[in-house]
Parts: sequence; structure tokens; C-alpha cells
Amino acid sequence: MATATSSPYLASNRILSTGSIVHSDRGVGGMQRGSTAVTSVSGGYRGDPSVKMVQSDFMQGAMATSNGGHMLSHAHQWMTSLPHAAAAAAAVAAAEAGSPWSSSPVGMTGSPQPQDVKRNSGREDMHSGSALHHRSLHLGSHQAQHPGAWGSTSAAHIASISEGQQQQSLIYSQPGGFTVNGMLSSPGSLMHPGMVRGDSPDLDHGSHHHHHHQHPHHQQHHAGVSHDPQSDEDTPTSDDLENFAKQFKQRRIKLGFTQADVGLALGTLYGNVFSQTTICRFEALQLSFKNMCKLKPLLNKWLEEADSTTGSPTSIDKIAAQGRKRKKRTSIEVSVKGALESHFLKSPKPAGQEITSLADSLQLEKEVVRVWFCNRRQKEKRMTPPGLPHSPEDEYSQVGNMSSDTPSPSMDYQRWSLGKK
DNA sequence: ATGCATGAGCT
DNA sequence: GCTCATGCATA
Repeated sequence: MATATSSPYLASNRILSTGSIVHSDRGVGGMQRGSTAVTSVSGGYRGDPSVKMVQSDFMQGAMATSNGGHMLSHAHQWMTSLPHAAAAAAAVAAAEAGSPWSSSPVGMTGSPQPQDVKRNSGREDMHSGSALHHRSLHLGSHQAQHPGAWGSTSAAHIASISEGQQQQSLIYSQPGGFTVNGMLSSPGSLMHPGMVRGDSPDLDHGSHHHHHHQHPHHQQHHAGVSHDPQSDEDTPTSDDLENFAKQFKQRRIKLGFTQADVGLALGTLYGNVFSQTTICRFEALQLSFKNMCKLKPLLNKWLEEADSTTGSPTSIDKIAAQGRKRKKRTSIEVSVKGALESHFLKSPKPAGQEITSLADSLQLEKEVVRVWFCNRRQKEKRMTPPGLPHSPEDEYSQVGNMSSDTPSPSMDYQRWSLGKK
């Protein structure tokens, strides 16, 4: 399908009725040998099967009304993602016909979610378990390096989550390495006492970030029993996190919850919803150290709740973040990615001008390139172990050859979580 | 499981 | 315009 070779963008299709067209020729790089990037637009939204189809239909209607049927006229094509109700969609349309994506959605409708006890027994166990990549070093050294990364700024500091937050519960009785499963006298069910997040779909995004300068100094416990003195307010070591993540995943699966379930549960329990992505990254230790520290308490709490509440429905009420317009995800061709990688190795932080020219030569939007670099840097940060004694050069040590254009996957990432088994 | 994207808060 | 935390959409 994506025969859109003429122009870098231009979607061959737009909102497609759910499920009907799923095209996706898995060979993104296998066919469009001419385009640098494809921008496949699709309308399907998986994650809420219950209303999926309906909204799709509404979508089309809404769009036709607002944009006269084409929203691709812009240089970019944004995709409005699933207005939930016709009313909402209409409202949005009326309010901002053809305007940029920055609008904020109107109040959302009550979620029609039929609280169901999700206990999808294993289902993602398979693919999730294949996360044991490379293994190797894991030293306890320390070294501050990236100025905003791994261990420089604030450590475990539970960001002040939204308003009515009152976590900090000091009932952590479960250290990362051992479980006291069962008999935890957790508050039972309780759940959202009075937290009503009636506004922003994405809620609390705006309250986490104060930097308290205190390094997450990795406390090395001297040899002997690795107890895991995880008191309330103390920075866990990388090992702690690693163990916890491992444990967590195990328990989670055992209990029959999916990563998405957990994310939602956290939302109903603490008012902080997280996506499957985040939970996944947590389990895979692909978050920044600081971020890991922040999430651990929450997940720990959930764990306790989860296995103490045997059978009790950790209710879920989804609040679909909708009405948001998002740029379509640009798909960068492999070869182009290679080029970007090369440049990255030379200059990880290209200046605006440089980005512009690069973007131009690669036929990509400047913004896309800029973002690519941002993401690349970010990725690098989490790939770099917090306490690796090696010199900065060791990062990409590609000992030996390396022709200027070696298509090699370049660099084998090593994360700090390699002590895997 | 991950790639590209959005946004808040800094600088 | 960057960093960082996060997530939609995808592979």
C-alpha cells in the first residue's frame, strides 16, 4: 500500500474503520526504497475494544464535518485521536475546525467502563520474558557524568503527585528481595476516597520535577547478607531496583495482571495512571534511575494491595485520554536512521543549523530530526549504567574495524541491568 | 517491546 | 531548544 513515494509524506489512507484495514506491510523498509520516511496514518486505537468501533465511526463523521474531509492539507497531517463521544467530537470540531492540534479537549464523558475484574491469565508472559539481552559487567563503582542523567540530580523524591495525594504510606514491609506475601494488613480495598480527576485526561504532569540536589549515591552494603533495608526514604541501589523489578514482574504475572492493568490500577489507587509502556519500561529497567526510584514505591504498594486482595477486584475505571491530537508517527527508513546514527556519533548535540541542513539532506522535517536526537540522547542515558567505571570512550568501543559506513548495528548497548540471569 | 511524539520546567 | 517523564501507535 503505502505507495506514497512521490512526497515524503502523504498518507495513503487516513482514518480507517477499525479493524477493516490493517494493511501494515511489515516491510516498511522493504518496499519504499525511494522515500526516506513514511507516515502511515492509521486510526485504530487498541486498548479499549469496548468502544473502539463506535468512536471510529464518529471520527469520520466529525472529521468530515470539520475539515471538509481532508486534514492532510497541512504540511503535516495530524491525527485526531478518538474523540470519545459524538458530542465531544462535534464540539471540538466546531471549536477548532482545522486548527492546530493544541487544543485541549472538552470535558470527557463518564467512562462507560464496565468494571471487570481483569484477570487475563498470562498472555504477555511469553514475549515479555525474552528480555534477557546481553549480560555482563555490573560494577558498583560510581561516577557522575551526564549532567542531568543518571546520578546527578535528585534521587528518590516522590514527586508531589497531583493534589489530593497522600502516598508516602510507610507501610512498606516488603523489601525488594523478599516477599511477605499474603498476610499484609493492607487497608483492604478503599480505593479512590475522594479523588475525582475530572479535568485533564493526562492529569498530573505538572508537579513532578523539582530538583533536589542530592545524589543517589549508591550505598554499597558491605558484604554479607543483602538484606535490602528499604526504608521509606532512602535511595535504593541499582541492585535493589533490579531485584524489585524482577520480583515485581514475577508477581504481576503470577497474579495474572498485564502491564496495562497495573498502570490503570495505579491510577485508581493513587490517582496516577500509567501506561503499559511505563510499566514495561520499569520492568525492563529502561527508565532513568531517578524515575525508577520514583515509581518503585508506587508499584510496591500496588503489589501489596494486589496479592493481599486475593480475588478482590482491583477495580479499574479507565479514563481514556482522548480528544488529543497527535502528529502521526513518522517512520524513518533504516538507511536514514543509519545516517542519523552516524551523525549522532559525531555530534550528539547538533546545533539548530546543523539539524536543519541534516534534515534537509535527509528530506526530513527539521522537527523530526531534532526530536530524533533528543530521543537518541535520552535513550543513551538509560543505556548507560549509573556506575560504570569505564571511560567515556568505552561507550561505543567498536574495537577494530568500522568502515565509515559500516552497516553494523553499531554498538551493543549495555545497560546497568545486565546482571540478569 | 519500542519508536517517535508531547509537554513541563529549566536555562 | 534542552532534558525528562511519559505515552500513543506500532512492529
